[in-house]
Amino acid sequence: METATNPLSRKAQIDQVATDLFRRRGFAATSMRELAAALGIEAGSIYSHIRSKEEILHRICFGLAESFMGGLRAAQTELPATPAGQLRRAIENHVRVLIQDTAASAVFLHEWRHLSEPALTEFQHLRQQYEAEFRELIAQGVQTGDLYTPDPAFAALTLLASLNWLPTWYRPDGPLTADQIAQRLTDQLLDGLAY
Amino acid sequence: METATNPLSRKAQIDQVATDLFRRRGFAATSMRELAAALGIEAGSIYSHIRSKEEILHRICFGLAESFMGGLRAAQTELPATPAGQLRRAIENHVRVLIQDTAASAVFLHEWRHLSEPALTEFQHLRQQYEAEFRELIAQGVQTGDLYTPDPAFAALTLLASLNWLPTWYRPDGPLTADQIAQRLTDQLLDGLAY
DNA sequence: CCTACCGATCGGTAGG
DNA sequence: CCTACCGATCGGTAGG
Repeated sequence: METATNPLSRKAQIDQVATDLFRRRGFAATSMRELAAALGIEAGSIYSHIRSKEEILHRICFGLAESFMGGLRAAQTELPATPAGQLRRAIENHVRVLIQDTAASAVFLHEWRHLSEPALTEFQHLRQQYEAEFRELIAQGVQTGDLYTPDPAFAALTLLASLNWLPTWYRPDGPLTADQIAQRLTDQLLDGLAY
Repeated sequence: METATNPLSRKAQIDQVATDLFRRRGFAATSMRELAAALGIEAGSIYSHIRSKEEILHRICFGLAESFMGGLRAAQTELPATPAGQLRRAIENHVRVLIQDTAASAVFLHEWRHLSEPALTEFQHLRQQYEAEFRELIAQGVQTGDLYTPDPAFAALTLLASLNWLPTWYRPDGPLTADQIAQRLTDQLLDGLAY
């Protein structure tokens, strides 16, 4: 009998445990035998639920890519639509996705290179597209006079870099809520540190 | 006969080629046979110059740690010493180390977790110390009124995150010099994007 | 620096 | 989901 405390399918359970291992030890350094042990089963048994180790990585990476893209689209189609306002909302949504599952986010950010072709190229295109949209938001903000930067591409990279460090240090039991963190990051990035 | 175009010792050559492979494919996913092939020798031959795969990683990680620490010390002991000025100089030095060897920097930033104990703990302490000094510079700047942030620890993490993304996108043949990049990063982080 | 090799471990499969 | 196993590859060593 399934208990109410464990509503995950075995496949979803495998993904979740694997995500944690991939994050902590890296994809290449995580063996299917470790994964099996963490699940309390034998290595061979995993393969009745998944086809390969890379399939798990694929699901993690592309699942997150979809979440990030969804958040960005939502920000872009908002109505009180100054570019600066949309950028602020895009940052908030990005932070929200990161915080919702820091383990999956960390894998998304650092382990994607272990994908093999053609998934690897597809993934890289998705990321480039995402970055390009942030760049575009910033460039629009510069045009309307809401933002200032000599180099929107540079600004976009730096901005995303600051955000993407979050899975490294964020602890769910810390003092700040997701929205507070998003707020502070946005303030700091938009207003700077100088007085 | 050694030629003038190749002044590196074999050991240094191994480190350099390994750094590039570790950066591109990850430490765990790089085999000693790949490394040997890239060097044009057989796998067994590597071990007359080094003791283990991890020894290479150790040298890379702790070598960079020393460079970063050196740059920070230099910034801290500068004379026209407002905290904000020291911070600006610390950022410049950090960027300079990153740019001087982006491959080694990337390994330093992402592959250190494959170190085994006790090196792993030692390394983590060095990084925490480095971060703490940045935090302290920012906190001092807030006290003197040169800087503003509600949370110096938060600001320090964000700042270093922005800088540390650099090895991911920097290309030596790009249009910006190291000093220009340091300048822009500093300006953007201190002054923000908002107009 | 090479040849030849070690034991261990890898991702994955067959058959039940 | 387990047992038993496959071929391949791993980091590293001995002896020259």
